[in-house]
Amino acid sequence: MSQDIKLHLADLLRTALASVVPAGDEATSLPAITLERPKQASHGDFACNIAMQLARTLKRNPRELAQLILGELPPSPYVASVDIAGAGFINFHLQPAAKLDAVAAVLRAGDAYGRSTAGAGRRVQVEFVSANPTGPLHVGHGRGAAYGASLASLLAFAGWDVTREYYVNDAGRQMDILGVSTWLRYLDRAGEHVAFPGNAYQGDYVREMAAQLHATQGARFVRPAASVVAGLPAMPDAERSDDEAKQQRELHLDGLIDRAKTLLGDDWAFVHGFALNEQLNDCRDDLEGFAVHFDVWFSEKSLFDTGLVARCIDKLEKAGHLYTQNGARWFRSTAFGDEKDRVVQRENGLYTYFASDIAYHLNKYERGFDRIINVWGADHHGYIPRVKGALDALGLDRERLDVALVQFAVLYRNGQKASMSTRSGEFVTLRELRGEVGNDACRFFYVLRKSDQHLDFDLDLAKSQSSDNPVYYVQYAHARIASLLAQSTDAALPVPTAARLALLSGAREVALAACLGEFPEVIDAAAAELAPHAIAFYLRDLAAEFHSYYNAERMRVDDAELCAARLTLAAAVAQVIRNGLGLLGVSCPQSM
RNA sequence: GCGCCCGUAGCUCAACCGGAUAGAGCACCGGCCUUCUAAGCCGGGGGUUGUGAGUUCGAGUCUCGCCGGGCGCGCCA
Repeated sequence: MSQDIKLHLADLLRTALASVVPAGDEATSLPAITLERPKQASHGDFACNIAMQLARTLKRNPRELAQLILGELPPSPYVASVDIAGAGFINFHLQPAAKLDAVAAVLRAGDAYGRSTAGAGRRVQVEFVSANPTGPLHVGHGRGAAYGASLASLLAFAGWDVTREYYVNDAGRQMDILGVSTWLRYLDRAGEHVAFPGNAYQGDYVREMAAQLHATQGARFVRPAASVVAGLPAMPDAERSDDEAKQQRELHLDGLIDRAKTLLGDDWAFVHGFALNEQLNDCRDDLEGFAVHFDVWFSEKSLFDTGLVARCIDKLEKAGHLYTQNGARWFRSTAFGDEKDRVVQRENGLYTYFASDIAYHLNKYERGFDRIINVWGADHHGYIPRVKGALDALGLDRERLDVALVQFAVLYRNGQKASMSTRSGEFVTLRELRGEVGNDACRFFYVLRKSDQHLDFDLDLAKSQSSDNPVYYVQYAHARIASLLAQSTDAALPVPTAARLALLSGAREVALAACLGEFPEVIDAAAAELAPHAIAFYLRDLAAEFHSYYNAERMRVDDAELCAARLTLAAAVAQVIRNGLGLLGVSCPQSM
């Protein structure tokens, strides 16, 4: 309804302008007519600044211009009054009935209320989380998960055909390190003690995988400890933190990986694959428990297996964007706006992560998405120019790719920062967080900030079951309404007849209805800006409007028709809360 | 050092791609439960939007300088 009203008002203004602005004069440079919701209620329901926009080109006083426009406005059954205010705003006050129509619209559309066709069925891929499967997800991944999932739902609701995708980094050194970490713990368990490197994965989950591997596979992968370390580059003393020591540690770890591959032969693939699958399954379970689902789990390794990486590099090669320096193959990304060129193939012949990522993006484009959204941690922002540069070099339209950066989330407990470092094993996992504060509070808190803002996640607040906690505030409104409706036996309750809606004459009732009418606009704006946080803010406002109304007026009054009217309004509020919280992956309890 | 992001109430954050008197929550103070859920409501104090200039009818929003913070600057992923 609100969208229709907006179009209606714009039509009125266009008609008026046709009389005010001489045809052919400045007609071609007419600014677009925009209608906004004024912050202040006294400024009406919609405001238009067209008179101020035109003032300059027409060289006329904006207020006089507004007066002229107002004089030419055709009458409308939806408009109660129009006035001029401030520097030249034209403010529209709607008839209460026009606002109350939203109640009927909500109940008519139900779960589909707010759904839009803005996306027009175009295909969009949202890739998010994509954490290395080398350990449990932590609270930082949680934010990407909550944001990405909410964004995907939002886009789908706004009419896009959405594919949710997780990019699995199952190729490369990090996975090898996980594999060798697991194997070393396994050997330890089997009585072959090899010093465990400090730069291998330390977490208990590695020991657990080792135990499981030992329990199910027995001594199959046991090799003498001496044969594992013989001839490897030495590990420097643990105390040393200089660059040379760091480098030696990496060399030692690489030596261990090579040794594992030679000693285990074909069995290496088993150990490696076992660790990968364990972590991936764990990750999937974790995310499912968080109401975060993926349509596609895309394997990085498959890019190599299908030869796409090689094909991609070849393509760049033929286009003349590569060159050799110091034995490595470089992509001339500076030609496309990057600050320095990037290696795609190392001196040792191995492709870099960047190479497979170019291939991954080529694959995304080849799958025919109209739009591609990468949800990345903000620490990857420096990576954007080289990826976009590679797209240019491949002749792909860089504008089809959006990168949504998600800043870090920092946990606070008792006012203290909780640290998180994957390697050290001292991190707070997403699973722990979910267990501690609950899925609903987690999901809501994560999207309660603009994604590109740092997030201070206050554990104590998220856990508190009080008014302090915004998620309960919204859910509570829903539960209250559910309770009201449950106590009502009148079968005709949710039917918003015109006669009933006319009974909703209180200022709060009209304001509440107007709020419901804004929901479709909120959806479209949030989708356009990739900003699901706008939904959370809207829901808080809606809940506040309802709580205020609930405290001021009794719903279940003796007058049956008035009672039915009020409960109809309440039912519409509950419906919109369900639609909104649903997009955020938050449940709507019937009672609290 | 260079690049990107960010500085808004004591704290955590909004502000509809330049609009009207910058808004919420928390915290603080004072009220409201013999009737529908008090996880709620009503009222109050609290601001030179980091800072200095510029652009124009109009700036938290755009441009530049400075101050302060985060991140990035691998033949890692």
